[in-house]
Amino acid sequence: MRIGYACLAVALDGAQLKTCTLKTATPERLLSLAGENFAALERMIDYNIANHIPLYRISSDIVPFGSSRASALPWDSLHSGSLSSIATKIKQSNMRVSMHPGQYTVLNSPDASVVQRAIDDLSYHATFLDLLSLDATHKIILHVGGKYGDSTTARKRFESVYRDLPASITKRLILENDGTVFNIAEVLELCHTIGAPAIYDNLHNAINPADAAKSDAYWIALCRATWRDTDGAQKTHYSQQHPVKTRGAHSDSIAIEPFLDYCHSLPGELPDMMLEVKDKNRSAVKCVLCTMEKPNQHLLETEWGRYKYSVLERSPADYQALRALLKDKAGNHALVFYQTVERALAQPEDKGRALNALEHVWGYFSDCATPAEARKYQTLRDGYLRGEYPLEKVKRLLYRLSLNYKQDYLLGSYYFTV
DNA sequence: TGACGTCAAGATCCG
DNA sequence: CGGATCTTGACGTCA
Repeated sequence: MRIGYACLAVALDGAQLKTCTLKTATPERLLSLAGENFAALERMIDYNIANHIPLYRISSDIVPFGSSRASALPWDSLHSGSLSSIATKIKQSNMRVSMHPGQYTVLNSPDASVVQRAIDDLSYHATFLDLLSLDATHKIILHVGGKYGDSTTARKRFESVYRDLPASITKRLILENDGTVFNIAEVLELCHTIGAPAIYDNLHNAINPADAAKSDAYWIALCRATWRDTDGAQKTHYSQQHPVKTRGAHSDSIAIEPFLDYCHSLPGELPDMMLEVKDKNRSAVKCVLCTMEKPNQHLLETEWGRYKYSVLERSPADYQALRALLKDKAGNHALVFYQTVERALAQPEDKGRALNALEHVWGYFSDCATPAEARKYQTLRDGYLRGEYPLEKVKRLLYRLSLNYKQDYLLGSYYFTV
């Protein structure tokens, strides 16, 4: 099993993807944005390698307007060095990547111009993966599309468009059940007809079930039969429902125990799992460390560095417990570590504890900050304690200082992210 | 016509 | 002027 995350990495400086609006999309601007985004992509690939994350989805926005305005621009030749460096790193680390056009790429639309734009979009995605000279195990995930009041006709239209797609697209294309229209049984039927692999999404199936009596394991087993040797290991999407947002909305973070329960509910070899979650790489590292066969003390200690001020802010007792836990270098403490972290972060905000964490982090700047910065910090801090400002406001200042004074340790911390 | 989802750009407001 | 906060954009479907 490989575990991965989609598109963006949180708490990773220099990994921000950039774009522009159509109004300002000159060829020069698009070419330069593509180059900046390739550098950000390479940062994320490096991060994935260092953090043992073997699965990753490349954002469709990697080339802004890549399937329309930028399609004829030489972004590939202009940045070929960057692309080949990325390609080498993906292949040498045995990373599996994918791309996933969103809900607006619709192959089975009754509108021919919509279909043509969808084909152009898929061509762009296939071209990007081809430029990295990645084989057909690196997939493009797509939803089936709309039903337009007639499921059979809509499915037939998909089959007809699919038959005329070039092999450069079909060798990568896999179909996912969605949360409102095509459920997993319908996707499976279509996949068997056209000969494409089906990718199972557990949350989509929960809100748009084909048969509520059937388990995740049941559907994953049926999907497995659609994967050929050339497709590589079976892939799935995994996410958890956000506790208060609308049905189908992804949770902020993956809760470790339900995730492990899910893994244990699946018999045999586990499929690859793309996590769809707001905190991205942060949950991916957690799930990777908790499913590793050999414990990785070094990575766990790196994680402690990223979590420590957030834990201190909510629960000094858990902070001490985690320090003690990591002193024991033998055994696998990953699960207890994350259970404790999750419990600590679930504690309500407390001004005294939050102040303690703020002062710890301010300690990185107390020597180098200008008098004006020190005054600003004190004003915000005291304002927070009097209830005039939210905690976020004080932390934003500390984050800006981390950037200005290049405090890499703090920039990698989750203290400033949601 | 607006909701849906997503994230950064772009616009505007504030001290 | 910089920083914070709001609105817009880009896409297609469907009520």
